[in-house]
Amino acid sequence: MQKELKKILIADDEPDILEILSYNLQKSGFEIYLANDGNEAIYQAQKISPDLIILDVMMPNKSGIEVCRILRKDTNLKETPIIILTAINDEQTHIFGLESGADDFINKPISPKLLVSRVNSLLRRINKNQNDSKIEFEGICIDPEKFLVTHNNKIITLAKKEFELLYLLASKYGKVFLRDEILIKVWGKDVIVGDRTIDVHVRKIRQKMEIDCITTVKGVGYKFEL
Amino acid sequence: MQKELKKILIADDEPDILEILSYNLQKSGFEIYLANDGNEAIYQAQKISPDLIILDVMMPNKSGIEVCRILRKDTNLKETPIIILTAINDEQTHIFGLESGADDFINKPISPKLLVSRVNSLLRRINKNQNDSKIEFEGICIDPEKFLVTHNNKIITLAKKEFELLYLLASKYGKVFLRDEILIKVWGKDVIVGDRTIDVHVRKIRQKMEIDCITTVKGVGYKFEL
DNA sequence: TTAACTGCTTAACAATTAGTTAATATTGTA
DNA sequence: TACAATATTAACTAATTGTTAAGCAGTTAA
Repeated sequence: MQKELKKILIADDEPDILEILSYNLQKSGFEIYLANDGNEAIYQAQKISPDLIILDVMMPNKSGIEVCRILRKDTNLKETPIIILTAINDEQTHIFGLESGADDFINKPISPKLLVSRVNSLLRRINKNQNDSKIEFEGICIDPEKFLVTHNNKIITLAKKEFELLYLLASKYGKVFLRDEILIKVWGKDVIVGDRTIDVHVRKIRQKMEIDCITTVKGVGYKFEL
Repeated sequence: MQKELKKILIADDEPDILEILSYNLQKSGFEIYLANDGNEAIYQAQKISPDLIILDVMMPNKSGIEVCRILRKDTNLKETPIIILTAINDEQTHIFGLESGADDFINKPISPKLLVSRVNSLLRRINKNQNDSKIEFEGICIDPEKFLVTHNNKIITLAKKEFELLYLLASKYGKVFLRDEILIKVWGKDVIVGDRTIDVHVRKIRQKMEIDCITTVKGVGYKFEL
């Protein structure tokens, strides 16, 4: 039962920087994807849905700021934390960066240790903040604050684990969650439960929801889909 | 619940400023916490949940604006009043500061007297908005000023803790309050009471209210709902 | 000062519900 | 088809909450 690594996309046109960053982050247990310019960064980001993105300001084709601005318009990547690499004392970039929706800035030259700690703290922060945003799709509303699911304004009462599971699946529409992934995120890393437990919970959700919103992907996992 | 001092977190990288501010605010009856840069400010804020935060704009690691923006995303600190210290006539900061969710600005050099009065007025404003307002739902009226609950014009007499608990729950209709959250907000952070205490109070409220307005969310907490 | 009262907390037990498992049926796919 | 993966069901148990009564501390009134 393996834990899925967090994915980080790094975009920079200087191979040396890419190497330093990816080496250090890999060592800290992240899965690294690389891009060499702005356009590639956007392409990759959309393709792999990373958990965090690091962008250099100075890149061919599109600057980090531009990339950031574009990604913020993408439904899937709106919330993804973005770190921008700037030259030291570059106030202007700092300001534009904030405007464009960046979450953090790191000055070059980069201290690997600092970088890793920033990445971790950003991921922690985002994680913590995300967990109370409401999710809505065609008649279905999942509200973690009220701990409430409604379907066409009809209230559906879910138990805690059922709710957490549904919320997890719905948090990324269409994404297939592996069984292991579900176990870790809903039950926690250290909890050991049998194989059928997930199925039983899925069954209960399906029953209560009355519509088919959870799809089985045999041999892989489950996904939320209407 | 004991009357605790209001906590203020001050973040600045200049020790002199920290000292002046903390001296003056302490003298005015506040409990002061300090941070030396942006990251520390975030860390401290999340740790101690201050009643008010004062941030310098220019700080290492993260500017006051960035810190402000980040704190505003934190569920726990969304509502905490933030004062930003700026250099005089710094229009740019002012604009970004407003956008980032700051509540007030104070220009350097700082007059301690002015500072204290701003702090007080900000706390008063926030307090007023939160604490004194009457809550009304279909026949139920909860008036903290008169310490009175009525249901269809019939007066219901609640004890202090019962009232506080009901008021807390009713302050966000439908929101589930975790047991820990309830303990902290009604009983205070430092008070340790047994597990059943909340239940017993809920029971008493339910009995007295005669209608079902508190819903149990098992494994999570309670919410106010009609 | 005592007696009566009030509000808060606790402890013991009851009731309920969520979560899990295990056994069996069904499905999808190589 | 045969096999493995998932679905379904009901039974079990572990955890959480509800209820009640009793005790304690502080307050009031005689």
